Amino acid sequence: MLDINFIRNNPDKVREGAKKKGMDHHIVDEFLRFDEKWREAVSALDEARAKQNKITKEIAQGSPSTLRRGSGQAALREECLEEAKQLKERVALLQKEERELQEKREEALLQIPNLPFDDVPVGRDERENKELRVVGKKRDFAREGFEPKDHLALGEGLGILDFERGAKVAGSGFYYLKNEAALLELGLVRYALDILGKKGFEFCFTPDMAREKFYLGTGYLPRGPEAQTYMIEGTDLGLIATAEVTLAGLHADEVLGEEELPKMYAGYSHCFRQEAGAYGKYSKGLYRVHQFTKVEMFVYTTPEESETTHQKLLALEEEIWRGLGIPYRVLEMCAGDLGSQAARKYDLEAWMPGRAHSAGSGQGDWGEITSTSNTTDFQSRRLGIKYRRKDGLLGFAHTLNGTAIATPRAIVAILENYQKKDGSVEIPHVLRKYVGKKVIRRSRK
RNA sequence: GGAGGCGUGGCAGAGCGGUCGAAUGCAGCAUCCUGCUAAGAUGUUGAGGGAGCAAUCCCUCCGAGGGUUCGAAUCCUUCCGCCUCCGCCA
Repeated sequence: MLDINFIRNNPDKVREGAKKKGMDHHIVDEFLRFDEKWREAVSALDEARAKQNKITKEIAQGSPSTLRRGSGQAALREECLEEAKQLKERVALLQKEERELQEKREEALLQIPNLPFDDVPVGRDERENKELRVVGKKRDFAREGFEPKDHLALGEGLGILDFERGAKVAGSGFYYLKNEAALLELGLVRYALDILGKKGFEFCFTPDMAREKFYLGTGYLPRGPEAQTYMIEGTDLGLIATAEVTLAGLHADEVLGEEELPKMYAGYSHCFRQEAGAYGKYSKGLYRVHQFTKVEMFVYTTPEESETTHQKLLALEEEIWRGLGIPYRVLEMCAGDLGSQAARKYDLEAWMPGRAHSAGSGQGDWGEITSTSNTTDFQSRRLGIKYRRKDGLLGFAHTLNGTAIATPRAIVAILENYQKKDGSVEIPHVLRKYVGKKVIRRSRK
């Protein structure tokens, strides 16, 4: 959520920001309208309450000043009580009005997105994202004399992925990781954690569920037609779609000291996504699943540091993928593809030789593997994440998130990029010590 | 899951239904004292919102919501969390 005073003082900037993100900018005016009405209601309510407090005090002290003349003390007291009762009703009425307006104002406020930074590329959707660089070299399978397989064929051939039985037991979109695939998953996690540990991140296994208010605070809508989240019936708990929710919630309603910032967490969790409506050959196999493991980076820092921190998170994601030896490209999201929380966002896409090309013809395509966002104070305002500045004042911390490793897509990229003509798969050097072998071959059984 | 207890300011910890935004201690800040540091003296310090050019004034907040009352940190109730005991389990 944005700073209310900022919206009041800069409605044009807010409208423009929402427009850049391709969102309806009329909500800004709607907010301002309710805000105005709400303020009037608050004034009226405060006035009534002030009167109520005054008369209440007089009753307590037994010296009513509002009714000096007249009959005896007992009668005066009676009159005061009568007036107090009337005020009580009036306050209740005004309070109801105030609450209704407050609610509408809040509702509008929550729909206003975070503003993109000025230098974020303009654009409507993912087609206008800006490619910053391509790192690594794609393998030339034609020269090697064979057609690359996709990870499904490879994984099932090697007996390390089982989607059929995953579907039997839990439904389509679930899977079993077996043998080397299981070791790859664990190895990838350790690999990422080992890198992050050297950079001062604290490791954190988070809950895989969170209360609804933390989804809302982080900027996700857990219910409704477009919701990604699985909610637990009869509770306000949901399975998290990313540890961003639990890591942002970690310091909700807390005051951090400036000297303890930046606070950097490497959070391990399972992620659960409904992925409703996402089917087809572009999302088959491990690419789009209902449950997966992810190590998420999450940083609390100061407004002064957030942009340089964001660059560091991006650099870390690149370090992890460069180490895996897989070609990737770096994209900066255009304003229209930022989502409501981010002021800036970068994605890494890995080359996946077995992936059906989205343009139709040809083999291989880029597939999203990481995403890092600077959400500035958008989340911390809603979640109450403050920090005590060196000058003694309170400020809202900035929060940033980024994917360290999302294991299934990493496994997709590894299988497809490291495959050999005979269907075996080499294991990237950096992972060998975790997996305990150099090559995955079909077992003889 | 059953029984009981608790939830107050950055922390610790008082608080008869009205004079409580809240004693006290610690921490913080300012000044003084001291050759420096430590110790000490005095003062000061919660958050949010509204009105006003401003000085300032007003309102709300004692885990969250609801209720009783002219008036609730204090009484009732629901929820959340923590602690103790029992049960159940990995």
